[in-house]
Amino acid sequence: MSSPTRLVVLGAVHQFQPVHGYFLRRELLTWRVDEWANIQPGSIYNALRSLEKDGYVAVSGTEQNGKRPERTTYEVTPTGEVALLRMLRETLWKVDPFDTQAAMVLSSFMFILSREEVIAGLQHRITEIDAVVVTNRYHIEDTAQSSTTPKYVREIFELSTARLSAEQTWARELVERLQGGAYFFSGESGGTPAVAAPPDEPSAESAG
Amino acid sequence: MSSPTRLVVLGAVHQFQPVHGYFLRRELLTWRVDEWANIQPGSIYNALRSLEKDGYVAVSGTEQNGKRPERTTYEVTPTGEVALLRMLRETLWKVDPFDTQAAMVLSSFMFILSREEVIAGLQHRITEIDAVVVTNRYHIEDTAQSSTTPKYVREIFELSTARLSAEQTWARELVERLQGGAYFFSGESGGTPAVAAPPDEPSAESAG
DNA sequence: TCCCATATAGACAACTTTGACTAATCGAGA
DNA sequence: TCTCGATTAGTCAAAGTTGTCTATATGGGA
Repeated sequence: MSSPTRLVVLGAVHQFQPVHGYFLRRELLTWRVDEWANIQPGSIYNALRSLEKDGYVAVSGTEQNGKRPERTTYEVTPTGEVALLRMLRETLWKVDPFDTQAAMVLSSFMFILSREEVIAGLQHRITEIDAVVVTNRYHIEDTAQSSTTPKYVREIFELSTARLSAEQTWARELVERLQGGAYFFSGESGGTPAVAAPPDEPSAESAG
Repeated sequence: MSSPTRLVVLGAVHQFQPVHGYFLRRELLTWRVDEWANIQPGSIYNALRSLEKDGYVAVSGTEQNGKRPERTTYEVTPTGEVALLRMLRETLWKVDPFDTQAAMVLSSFMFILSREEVIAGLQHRITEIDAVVVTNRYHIEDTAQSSTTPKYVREIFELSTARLSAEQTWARELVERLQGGAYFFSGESGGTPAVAAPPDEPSAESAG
């Protein structure tokens, strides 16, 4: 039961921990996660509780900034780190012809894996897509032959093929960029970090 | 609140009415609607009740085949027909860069609209996609300039652009096929109907 | 000084989705 | 004739999603 929501929230907690729900809500909205992964604010709080129930994240404390409402801050547990890697790997290596969110989620969190694994996974996707495209071609032929299958089913497979080819081209270019040293991955040091601002106040000098 | 589930179920009731839930469940599964629209059996029965509550479909009776469990059969109401057209038009004319199901749903139910409107809508999508692709290019440039935006956001826009271009190519080819007379639309007569088998028993001579 | 728009942090009820489960019936083969 | 697996038709509790609502606090302007 690893919905994109849980993976995105777990990955975000991993990157910004210790972090509270409202920060994630703002940060993920700047990522436009509501558009490409259909994650609305309310779902984030639910995902946090759900991940907590599974022991993947734990409450690390409660803060209060002045007399603002109290915040509950979360951290990823060791179990959660393992689960995060497992979920990411599954997203990287499993090709679902109709799952168009997987690649978006990957783009956001691939840095948690190593550069080598991501490149290998992408190359696997590329060949895997070749196979699916061939399968689609036979589906289209079958549809043309069959008298009971609605003819327009062809269109769904044509579109699926077109989309997958597009993803394949993108994956090829991304592999090239990654082999050329683009971005920074787990275990690599130096350069601009791939992540955004730290979890502290975006515009406050509170720490003093 | 017009989720793909509601549109698909309403469209399917329209095509097969009077029809019972279990028929829809089997028929939609042969369409692989669980793969490309994430509609599981349980959701179909829920959508029927939800559409009934809104007055879009109405119970047209209950049948019983031998001593099998009773079936509740549904029909689309006049209100529901209007709503179906409205929902379909919205799906046809509105381009959402990250909604990858819209085009699939369209493929299945475009025949409820007229050939002319579908062609016009597809042509609108094609130019609309040009605009989104240009927007994406600027997003990518902005990302490269900005010091706060994570660099990898670029990948999401690159992928979005690739997918949209693929959909555009598909739409162009579909327009050509439609202009060439492919498929049969609302108001057109003759030829093979675009829909599948009738709602009666798939393998029984009950009517006598 | 007071006021109001905005920000903060999260809760919540209504709704939808999931997929295993039920309870009966049919039918092919022993 | 009997048995056992598949089919039928749909239910249900658990989970996830939605997006408005709350209650406070801040800060800039009249």
